[in-house]
Formats: sequence, structure tokens, C-alpha cells
Amino acid sequence: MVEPAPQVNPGPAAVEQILDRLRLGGGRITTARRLVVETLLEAPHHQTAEEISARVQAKAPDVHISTVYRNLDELEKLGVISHVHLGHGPAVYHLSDQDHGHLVCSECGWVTEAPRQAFSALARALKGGFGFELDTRHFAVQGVCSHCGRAAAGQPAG
Amino acid sequence: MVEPAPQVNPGPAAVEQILDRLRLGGGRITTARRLVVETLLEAPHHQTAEEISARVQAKAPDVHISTVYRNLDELEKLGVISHVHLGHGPAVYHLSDQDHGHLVCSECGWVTEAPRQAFSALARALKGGFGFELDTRHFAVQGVCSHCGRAAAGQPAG
DNA sequence: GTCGATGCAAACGTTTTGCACACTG
DNA sequence: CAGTGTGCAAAACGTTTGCATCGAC
Repeated sequence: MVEPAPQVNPGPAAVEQILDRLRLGGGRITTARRLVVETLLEAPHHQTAEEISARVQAKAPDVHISTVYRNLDELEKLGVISHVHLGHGPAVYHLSDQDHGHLVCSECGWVTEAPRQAFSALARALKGGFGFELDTRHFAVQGVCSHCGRAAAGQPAG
Repeated sequence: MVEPAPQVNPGPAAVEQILDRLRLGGGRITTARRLVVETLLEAPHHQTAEEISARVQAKAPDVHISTVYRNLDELEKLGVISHVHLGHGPAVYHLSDQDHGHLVCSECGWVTEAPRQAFSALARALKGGFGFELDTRHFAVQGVCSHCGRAAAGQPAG
């Protein structure tokens, strides 16, 4: 559904590269749009729409969160970004140049990225057994991280 | 977090068995509570809170959906049921006696249950590589089912 | 000037919560 | 009769949408 985006190098040139893709689709470049793209490129981690909105509003207070959502939608349609559901809260957005799955600890909420390769055995098993083409990108995998697992083992019935 | 429940055989005795667990925790048995448990046992498939609510209300129209939610919470804390997020919509609830993962087709929404064993290779890989204890029960795995995959291959750019 | 993008407010669907009352045990 | 569970309404939450206006091209 979402085709992989070409590799995008971080830096100011990358912003223009993405904005060009918007232009090519007949899109227009606005302040809000530019800031959303910049925020996505600058921020180190996966961000919720609300976090992105806050960072954008720090530079342009009038940008409304609904505009951020609309821009995120647009960028996702272009394949530039993806959103992932890590758990019960809001979705997080990130550049889709990294093809990885997400491991979320249901105890502490810690998020780890796991390379696609970690899922290859599962992908093969599901393809063979069910004809199911796995996509680990849109929903996270839940479990217990090593830290919480160790803690639970150390003090049972906590 | 949720320990596995002992096997529960379908049938009227199973209802009492579950109600006993509620009683043991100091809980009381009300009409709403009994109907929620019965509905969970009778219904063939995974159900949303709203579906459960509708079935319960068919027998006791005054039972409010918030009561259903509260009872589902209670039963989940006891380990009797689990809820799973299949996609963007509401969560579905089912007895936790079946230890399986869920495969959801992101094209057509079709849900397949996959036995725990299908995930064993992934579980091993994540445990070894990240110390991460996989739990496939709480969130579904997304992908494309064999039917939609074949359709896409048959008529590209549909 | 055209038409795509925006700000705002309001709606959405799902779930949770505060409260007074009803009922179980 | 104690105190858990309930019905109801309203809020919370993340997200989407309708609409009039603004602004990029």
C-alpha cells in the first residue's frame, strides 16, 4: 500500500528533496508544511502528531494540529513517512527510509527497533502456512523487555 | 502481566466456573455480569465491546455499555479474557484460553488466528537478540492475506 | 485568479470517569 | 447494612471533517 521511499539524507537538502516531491504532486509549499517536514527530519526519535505539532508551533504558533495531521497524511501517501501504533496511546510518525519493526515493552513502554531481518523467519512461516505477507511496520510487537523481565524474575509477585 | 487462565470448557458449567473466580476476589454476581460472561462464552468469534453490549442488551436492555467495559476490565484482570487490537478500529475481546496470535489483512480486514508455534522462531530471535520476551496476544500482526496478495499480483495497479 | 492549504470549531468513535442510587451478599 | 456494582451523563482521548478564508503559484 505504501511503497518504500528513496533514501533521504538528513540535512537541509533533504527538506527540499521532500518538498519537491510535494510540488511534483501538484502540492504547494506553505510555512506549516515546511516546518512539519523539518521537524520530522530534525527530531531524533519517533514522534506523535502532538509532539510534532508542539515543535512546529514553537516556530509558528498559529499552525493548528489539524493542519499537522493533514500534512502527515499527505506525506504518508507519498511514502515519505509512516505511522506506527506502539500501544494504546497515539500513533508515532517516522521517516519510512528505515525498514524496521518495533518492539514495545508492555511493562515500561520502552521501544526498541528491530531490523526487518529479525522477522524473516516469521515472515517465511506465515507465508508458507497461511499465504500471509507479513508487514511489521504498521503495528508494533508487544512483549517484555530484558530489563523488566529481569526485574520480574528477581522479585516474583511484585 | 496477564497470567494464563486454566482451560474453560464451553457450556453452562463454564459460566459458573468464571463467576466463581469473581466471587473469590470478593466480587458480586449481578445480572449484567452474568450476561457478559455468558456472551463471551456463547459467541463464536472475537467480539468488540459494542457487540458484546448489544448481545447483553438483547436480554437485559438496561445494561449500559460502560458496565460492559467495567466487567470486561474485571475479567481481564482475572486473566479470564484478553483484548486484542486488530487494527484501527475498536479492540476485540476473547477468552484467553486460546494462546494464539492474530493476522490481520490490511487490505480486506480478514482475521486469521495463528498458533503460538508459528511465532516461536521470532520469539527465539527476539529473546536472543534483544532479551525481549514476545507476547503476540495483545496486538495483531499486520500484512496482506493470500487472497488479496493474489488479487494484487493478478491485476497490478488495480 | 484559481484552487489547494489553512485555522478554527465541531464532530467523530472508542473508552473512561464522577456521581447518586440499587442491589448483592 | 456495608460496600460493590450499576445507569446515566459527561468527559477524555486521538483523530477527522466542514467551512469560510488565506495565500502559493
